[in-house]
Amino acid sequence: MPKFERVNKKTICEQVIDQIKNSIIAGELAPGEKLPSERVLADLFSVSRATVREALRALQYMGILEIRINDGAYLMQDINILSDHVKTSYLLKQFTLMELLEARKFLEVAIVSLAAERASPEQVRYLEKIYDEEVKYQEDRKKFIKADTAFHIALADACQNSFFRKMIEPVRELLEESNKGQYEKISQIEITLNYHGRILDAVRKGDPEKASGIMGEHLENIVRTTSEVYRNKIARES
Amino acid sequence: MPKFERVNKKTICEQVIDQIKNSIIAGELAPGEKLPSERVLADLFSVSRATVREALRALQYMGILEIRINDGAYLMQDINILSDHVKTSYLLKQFTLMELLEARKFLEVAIVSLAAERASPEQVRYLEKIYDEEVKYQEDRKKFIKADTAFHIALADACQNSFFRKMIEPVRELLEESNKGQYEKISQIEITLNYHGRILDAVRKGDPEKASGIMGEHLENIVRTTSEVYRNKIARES
DNA sequence: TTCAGTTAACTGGTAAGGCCAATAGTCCAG
DNA sequence: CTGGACTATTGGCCTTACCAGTTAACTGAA
Repeated sequence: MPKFERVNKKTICEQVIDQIKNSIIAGELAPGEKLPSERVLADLFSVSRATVREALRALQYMGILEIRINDGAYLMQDINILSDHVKTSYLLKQFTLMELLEARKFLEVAIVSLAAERASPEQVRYLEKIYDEEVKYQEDRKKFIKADTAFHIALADACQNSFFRKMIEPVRELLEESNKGQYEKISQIEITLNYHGRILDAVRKGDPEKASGIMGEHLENIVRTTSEVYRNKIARES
Repeated sequence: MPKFERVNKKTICEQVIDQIKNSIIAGELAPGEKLPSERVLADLFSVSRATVREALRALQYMGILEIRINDGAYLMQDINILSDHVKTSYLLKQFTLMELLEARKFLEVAIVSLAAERASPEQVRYLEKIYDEEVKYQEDRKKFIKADTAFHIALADACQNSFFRKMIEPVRELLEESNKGQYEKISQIEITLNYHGRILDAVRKGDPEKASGIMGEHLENIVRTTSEVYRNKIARES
């Protein structure tokens, strides 16, 4: 009995997608580079323009290409497939806000632990700079929130793990609204400031246990206040 | 100076995508349900079939629809956008295997901690069942690996956080190959078995600290052996 | 009646051609 | 230097058409 294989039923469009994707993986296409026009690509692949369009659209929706009207298709500078799709996933109710909040807690704890181990002197300095901004803007709610976000992102950069770095981004963005809510009480700014100061200190000293411990408290505090705000909102609306 | 806004330049295709997506979010489309044919949809939206096709393809590549040739488009039963795109992200070298391995460690530690807090009696029983299988198959490398995977997945189910549940899946799959490698030494099976037994015990007792502590060790051990195997492989190849 | 065989009416996949609107570049008149 | 006219080129969209499978209804023979 000869060994037969399942017939390859890949559509032409899929083959085009694969070819483009592979050339990206192989590094033949530089980030930000412009691809040939649809008509030219159709010629190159010897397929119809509609097929090329489908392939390009697919790559666009995967977050790999950026298609500009009346211009052309460009390879994304900073490919971040994850971000968009985490958000879509949330929209489709694949998980709840509370689950996300919980996930954020664990992610940030992991991140700060790694950051304390590995942050370069330069990254520590950057963290200090942002912390100073937070102190400076503690009276300005809007600017403070911005610096708050920057602090957490800087930590994610300092942890030197791209996976975490890319995961935390959409999580934070989805939680942005509820995150703003916690600063309705101005006293929360002071509390956050205190936590950040201690976290920065632990990172500076390269103490992962301490850093993650404080971050755990910090996030626990956020979870608490956020769910309080949330409950009040519900109460007001009903 | 009146406040002007950027002109809304949404393409027709995007509008179609949004409409379909919204009807999914609104629950008007049940999972597994079949959508009307491309030609009918084109009529409903009053656009050309090509446009509908683009929209459907986009949704397909987002992992929301499944398009079957000569049949139709179906809403995915189990929408798992994340899984595929984490893998694509890895293919595009957005992060390395070592970073992934590290991420897995933290994710699993978080998962087991939550699982210890919340696992239902039924879920504990299921974990016990799988553990028994692991014991039974400790001589059969292939079957043991299968049970090993099942054990970790069961933990992810027991943690009752959909976000973690969906995140860990692609991470595990990407690490599958390197994961198999660690069992080249048969002694590793015994070590794993020991860890799993203790983890199961901690989960049963509802002790998150203990559970996550042991899981941390377990994963630390995996990281060590995996990188050993990896180094040996490199050495052999060169 | 039963069932194999044929046919017709679908489906999605692909091609080819065309038109439109927006853009970038060029060149010229003011 | 500015603004307008012109042109080439782009992606967005539409239409028509055909192909290759699938399915279900139909048909005719046993």
